[in-house]
Amino acid sequence: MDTVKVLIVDDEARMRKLVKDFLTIKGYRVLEAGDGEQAVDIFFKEREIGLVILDVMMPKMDGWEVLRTIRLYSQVPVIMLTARAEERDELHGFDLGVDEYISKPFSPKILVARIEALLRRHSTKTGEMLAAGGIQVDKDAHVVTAAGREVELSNKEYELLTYFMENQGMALSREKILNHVWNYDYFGDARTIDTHVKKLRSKLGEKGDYIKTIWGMGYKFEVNE
Amino acid sequence: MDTVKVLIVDDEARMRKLVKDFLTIKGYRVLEAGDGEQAVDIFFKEREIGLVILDVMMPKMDGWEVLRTIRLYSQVPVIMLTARAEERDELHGFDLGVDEYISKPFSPKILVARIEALLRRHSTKTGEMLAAGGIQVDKDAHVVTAAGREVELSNKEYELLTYFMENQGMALSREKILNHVWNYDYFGDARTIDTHVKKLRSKLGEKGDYIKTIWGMGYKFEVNE
DNA sequence: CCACTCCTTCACCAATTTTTCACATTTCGG
DNA sequence: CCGAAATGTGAAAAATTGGTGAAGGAGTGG
Repeated sequence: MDTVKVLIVDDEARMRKLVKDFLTIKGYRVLEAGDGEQAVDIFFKEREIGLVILDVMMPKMDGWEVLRTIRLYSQVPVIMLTARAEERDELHGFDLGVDEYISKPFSPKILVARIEALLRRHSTKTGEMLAAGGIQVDKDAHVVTAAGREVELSNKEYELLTYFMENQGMALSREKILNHVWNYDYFGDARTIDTHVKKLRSKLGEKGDYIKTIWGMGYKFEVNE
Repeated sequence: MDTVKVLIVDDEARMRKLVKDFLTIKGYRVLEAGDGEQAVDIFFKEREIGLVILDVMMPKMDGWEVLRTIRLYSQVPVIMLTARAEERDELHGFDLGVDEYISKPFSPKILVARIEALLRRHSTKTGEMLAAGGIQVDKDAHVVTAAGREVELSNKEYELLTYFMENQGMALSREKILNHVWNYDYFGDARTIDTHVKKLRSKLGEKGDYIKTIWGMGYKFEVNE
């Protein structure tokens, strides 16, 4: 997370050097690629490239092609360099997830400013994640994944699962569960929990087995054993 | 949008009054803060502060601390007031994005001149651009484009969209949205958000689908899936 | 003062979730 | 192996929540 790796892709060596010099001063580690094929090659060989600057016009494989290839596997932030403002192929870029366009010629200062803004945006994700036994809970995105497949949960189910996963291996009485996942002043049937557990188990598929019943007591989330 | 809001932060009331009087004459709207905590408080409560004048030496929270906090969320231009030229902690300031230093004592005329120069510079700077899934937000021009077509948004709609796009993929509760897009002390119906979301979605056309509802929780801006 | 836009509130309806409930199934002590 | 107690389950009822159109009100500019 300290030094961000930036990949600059342009067929003009002069342009690459210009960008590289500026970014190096700013403390980035800069990698260069002279054409699209090389870019793709480097991108997947190197680990953890934090940002890609892509020229649109290049021999062999143009910027769009490179972007499309990268997007198959990565959501890395990408800045496209276009010859002119009018050349921005909006339709093209939109679907592919271009984060920024910069028109040539540009001042290096602007480039740096945009890069920093972009990286700031991309890194603000606090990344709170729960994970256990193939179940992932992305608390920021409010998304649950089980065995690599996204699971649609209602809010209560989501909160219940979160509570379970935050207390792995702990036996949780119905009363405790009610007090945490429901409001403290909730006064309803404790059997409601059972229904939610049922749904959770079924929605989680085989991973649902991790929610174990403790007879006469409550439930427990536990992986394995 | 014409009158720029300036926040002056200094523990000496005399100094604040001096600056305030001069800037008010010049047509700025001036807000005052007597210490760092108050400054941060005001900065995030008020909307669209155009420039901050920060004294370095203050009780509780010094100028650097305030600057660092503000920089977590904003690129607003900042002028630092230092007791002497030698005191300028350039390294400190460089990383944090100080735009100007002014040494005390200074003539109000100089201050005004620097402010105007700074605002001129900042307004011409090609600033931030948000883009995702075919929606572009030009924060400088205050212009939104969806699928290549310009979209006319009201101010609240614009701010809401900006907030969504700055937090792509993040589940945003209504409360969170209210606190960010509305003022912190806003106490109104949370359903107001729904109405704005409705309008946003309809104005964005097919791209409006990127604003997703998280049932029982809030909203999320997300491209794809 | 009027026309206009934007923000907010509200009421109604539809969609979705949460809860309840009756019945089936399982567990466990004896 | 039995029976009482506890849990699983499916479906229906009750409650929440969100979408939507309209209306009121504040603010703006002519």
